[in-house]
Amino acid sequence: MHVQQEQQSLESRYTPLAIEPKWQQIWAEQGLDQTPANQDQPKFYALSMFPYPSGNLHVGHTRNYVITDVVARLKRMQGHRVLQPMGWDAFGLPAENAAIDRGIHPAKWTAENITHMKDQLQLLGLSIDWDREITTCSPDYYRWTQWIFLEFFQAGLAYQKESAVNWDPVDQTVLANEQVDNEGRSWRSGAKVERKLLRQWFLKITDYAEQLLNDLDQLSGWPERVKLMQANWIGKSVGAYLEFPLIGLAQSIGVFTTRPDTAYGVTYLVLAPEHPLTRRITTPAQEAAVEAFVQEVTAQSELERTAEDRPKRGVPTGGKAINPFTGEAIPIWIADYVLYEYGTGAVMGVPAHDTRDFEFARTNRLPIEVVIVPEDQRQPPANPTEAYTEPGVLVNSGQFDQMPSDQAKAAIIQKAQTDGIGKARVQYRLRDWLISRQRYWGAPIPIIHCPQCGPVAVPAADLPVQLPENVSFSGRGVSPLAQLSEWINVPCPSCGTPAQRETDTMDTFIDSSWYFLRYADAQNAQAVFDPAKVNDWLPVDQYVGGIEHAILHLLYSRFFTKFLRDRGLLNFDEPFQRLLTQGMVQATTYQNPVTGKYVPPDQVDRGNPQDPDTGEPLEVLFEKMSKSKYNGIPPEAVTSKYGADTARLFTLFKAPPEKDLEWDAADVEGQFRFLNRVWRLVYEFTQNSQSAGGDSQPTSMTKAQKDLRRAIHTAIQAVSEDLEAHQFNTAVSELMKLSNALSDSACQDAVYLEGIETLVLLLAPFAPYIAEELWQALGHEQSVHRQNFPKADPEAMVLDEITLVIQILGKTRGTIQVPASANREELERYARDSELAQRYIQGKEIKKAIVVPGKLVNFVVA
RNA sequence: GGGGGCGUGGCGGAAUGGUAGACGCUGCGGACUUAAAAUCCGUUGACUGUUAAAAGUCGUGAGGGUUCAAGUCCCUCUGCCCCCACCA
Repeated sequence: MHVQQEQQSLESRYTPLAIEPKWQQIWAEQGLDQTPANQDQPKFYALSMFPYPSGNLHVGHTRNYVITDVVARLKRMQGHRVLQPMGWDAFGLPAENAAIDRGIHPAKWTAENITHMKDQLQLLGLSIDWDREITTCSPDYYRWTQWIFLEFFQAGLAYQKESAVNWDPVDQTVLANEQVDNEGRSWRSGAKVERKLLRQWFLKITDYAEQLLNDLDQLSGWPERVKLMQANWIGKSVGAYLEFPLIGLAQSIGVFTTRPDTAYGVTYLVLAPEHPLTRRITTPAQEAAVEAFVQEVTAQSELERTAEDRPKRGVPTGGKAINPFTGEAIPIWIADYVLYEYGTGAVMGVPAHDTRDFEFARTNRLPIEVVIVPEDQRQPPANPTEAYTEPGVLVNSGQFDQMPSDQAKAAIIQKAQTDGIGKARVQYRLRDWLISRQRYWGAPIPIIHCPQCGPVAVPAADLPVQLPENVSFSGRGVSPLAQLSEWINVPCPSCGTPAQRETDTMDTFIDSSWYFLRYADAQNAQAVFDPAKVNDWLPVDQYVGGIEHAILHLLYSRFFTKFLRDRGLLNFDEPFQRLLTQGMVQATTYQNPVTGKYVPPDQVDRGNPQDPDTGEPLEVLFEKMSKSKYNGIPPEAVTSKYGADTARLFTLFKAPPEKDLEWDAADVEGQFRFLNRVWRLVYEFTQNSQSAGGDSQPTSMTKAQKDLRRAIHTAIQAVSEDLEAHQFNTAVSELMKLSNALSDSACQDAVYLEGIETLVLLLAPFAPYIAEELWQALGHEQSVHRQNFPKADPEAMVLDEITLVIQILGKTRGTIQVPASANREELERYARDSELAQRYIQGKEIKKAIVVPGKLVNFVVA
């Protein structure tokens, strides 16, 4: 008895730094965060986008994990078996840069970062099942990344093609886009980056374009804007493929157009400089000019070529084609604005009806032929001053004259088909996914190139193709792997001839395109996963991550899921049921507006921010946390002073989850104060409760008791609804309201106890440590996190009286109290008879009374 | 150029077409204290008003509209933010 009392007694002061480590340990011992193995509860899979182990977590990262954890804890209390795993997206460029700059092996650098960041995560009270931790750079994981690649290869969806890379001519190395600055120079050598063609691996995501687009409709739990971004990225255009026969060659040039209705207005064709026909159609007179132009364009980096406001430049090839609709000969040009990768790499020029074509025709003195006029204007303008791009009626279009342009699209496609010169076609902006990286720190592509057999898959039994460890990182030359002849040279698995390994590694987006599947069966050493386990846990019920992954990561993951489903490994089409894209966390930065330099906050006098070097006044900004801006706030900055619960509440309360959040120390304190108030409520109650006795629910309640009970159950309802809608900020404010109602209440009875216990239970998903401590102090032995989340009792929320708003001509004039049971007529009578209404009506005639039951009465008076 | 979003007190932000500013922060006043911190109480959109109240007027970027009633719906404008971008 004595022992138990001691165990239960509560310190008078809230000491997070004492209670948090205690519960962390107890929970670990009890295995509270382990994923249940039972199948009798409904499953819930809560997932945060896994971090890149860059070295340090800041509160921008932890916001993500806290949101997921609140959802996971809530779902557990609501009777679900919950899977909440965590892992590391551990391949990638920064590790390799660290190796180049500091001589640390990427594996070591990454492992150290993971150790540190995992410690940081542990502080936050996240209910993560660490038994399922995965690390993408571990051979246990990338073995299966390679296995999945081979599935694509066997399905014919992984193929090789020549493609351009950023080439540093000084270091003789391939650069990632991030390693090329805005001026198109290499980050290390400063050399002007060139384009170079290499044979590289692609995944045929375009085969899934239509499905990836259509299935967006299934994703009712995704933000609209993410779905729109994906749809725009896939970029479906409906139009026609038309062929223009070449003069002097038994061949034609195919183009894609969304405007087949303008076919009679085609006065020239333009090819991309890389187009294979370019050199064949060029006439001797133009050869020199064309060659020079092709050289110039191909030497330019992607960045330069697509730079904004570039004039559209081109040269004539001298070659000519026939417009098969008009029968006229039209010139063929090449120009830098035509993209070889999109459509057919060739476009038809319709200057009269396309703004860009108009501009190009003007500059290059090409003919402009009007073939569409507005409906109310049947005469084509003699000298058009701009392109007419709207729908209209066809003119100068032979048999199609007078036809509305919308109708003409189909009619002209029909004619093209009949004449054998074209057909309807759907074109996507989405291109196949270039997955080759000429880097070390990634999963090696498991292919062996055999002079006899071509590219051959590494046999599954030989996986993983391990990364060799003894490698030098100079940042020069082709990839480190390509320099290791003993690693490269192997016999062909198929015929035994001497052959060579592929030296490219895979894009890290591949690693993250399937990690959410592996968590369902993370330890499996025999297979990529057990389909039964994956089909049980997946799809992810709630995915939480940054908006920056709205396109690529989410699209690739959807693609992998659909592909693996087609391979018979999965029985679902979409990996993520609900998606929450949380906003960034911003913190104060100090920037010198003259030099653009950022100054670390500890070198700045906040009252008078000046550059410590130059004395110039600094600009104070809120910006996304980043190393280069010195404004990253590590979670320890909060946890070491106020504890994890305060840190969690702050990030949840300060802003709605989708919005950016501004770091503010005063607001952090506000949350700490709130937790202190909750602590005191419970503490004082446990001190007084001996005298209050163990009354059960009184048979008849006083008004004060009824009011308190209503506040309790209203809070349950509001918190539940807000959590369901992911409005964590208002959910926390409801907790505060309940806490305020309890401290305002004079009761110290059974109703009050119900209120205190409800508050602690409602608080548990948000602030797990303090909730556990207080729950135990209230005399409970089982963890608060194993309790049922409270359910609102509708009876308790019934009001005897309601506040009725009185409006006169729509203007609120005040309120009156009326019985809640009053019907429409009674409400109107109460309102009309009220002193308040009489004062404003003053004998005027009531023309109309609008009664909104439970809310208001509005009198329209003359 | 295309697509999307947003504009509410000193600040972060609340408001199924129905009392705008919940909740919190800050500021101000007070209590407690020798004092401070912590804590507690009051107050904190602007204006008018009175000894004090009561009360009133205005107010959600600007202008118009729909409605008994608009922060919310519609139109025009304006400012800011994000994504994509020479996509034929």
